[in-house]
Amino acid sequence: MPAAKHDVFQAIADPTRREVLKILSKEEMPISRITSYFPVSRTAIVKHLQILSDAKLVSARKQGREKIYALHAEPLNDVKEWLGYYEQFWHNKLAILKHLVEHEEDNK
Amino acid sequence: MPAAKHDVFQAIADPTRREVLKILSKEEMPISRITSYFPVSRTAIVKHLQILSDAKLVSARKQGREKIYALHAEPLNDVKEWLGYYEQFWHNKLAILKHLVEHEEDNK
DNA sequence: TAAACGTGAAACCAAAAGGTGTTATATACT
DNA sequence: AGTATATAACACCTTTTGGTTTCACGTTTA
Repeated sequence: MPAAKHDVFQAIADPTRREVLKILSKEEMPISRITSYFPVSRTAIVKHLQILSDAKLVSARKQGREKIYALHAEPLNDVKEWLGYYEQFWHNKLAILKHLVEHEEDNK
Repeated sequence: MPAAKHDVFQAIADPTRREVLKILSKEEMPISRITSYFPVSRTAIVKHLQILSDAKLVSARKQGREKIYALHAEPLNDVKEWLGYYEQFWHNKLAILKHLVEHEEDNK
């Protein structure tokens, strides 16, 4: 898994990683505790955390022998901005639909 | 590539597919013309289109020997809703930062 | 009708993704 | 000191991803 190759879009593509983000949104916690929420091995979770870390969606600090991960949601703003451009398209569809409904009214 | 296995998060994870969406947002067009925008083969683009189609992000209609694809942006609303939950976190950070700045003022 | 065009479909391939288990190392506890 | 704990670092495996080439088939068009 090459470093610094994962952007935020790829990071959130995996359901397990989205679940990790959700869990970390409640409270920060060490790796072993994050792992306890999932049916997969700690090693697998560590890899997901590395990908999330590449995308800057989580940050880690070492406390004694534990490594505590926390949510870092800011990069999600990139996704929001990307979505912004497309909102016009589904909003327009709604507007067109509304117009059609109103047109139906006219035909009564 | 198994059908109906791709959700919208996975569909938008790939840069080429995001580019396809952008191109289709300008105008609908047949496969061969979409392909002309990319340095990869038509077959590769067809596969991307199938994934986008699985995620309901594009729709296709056949016109003569051409298959015309169009953007269908509505499913992106799922992503927007998912993001909604996380907005509070990066907004809170900004609020905290603002508070710190104001606290600095107090110490002058 | 024959040639050109646009697409569909299959077979194949290298690399990445997602997962496993084992071993090593640093920190904490008794 | 000795043991248990939390993580790190490997080596390895299977499936998916993103790409290719080749060939067949229906639709236009010269």
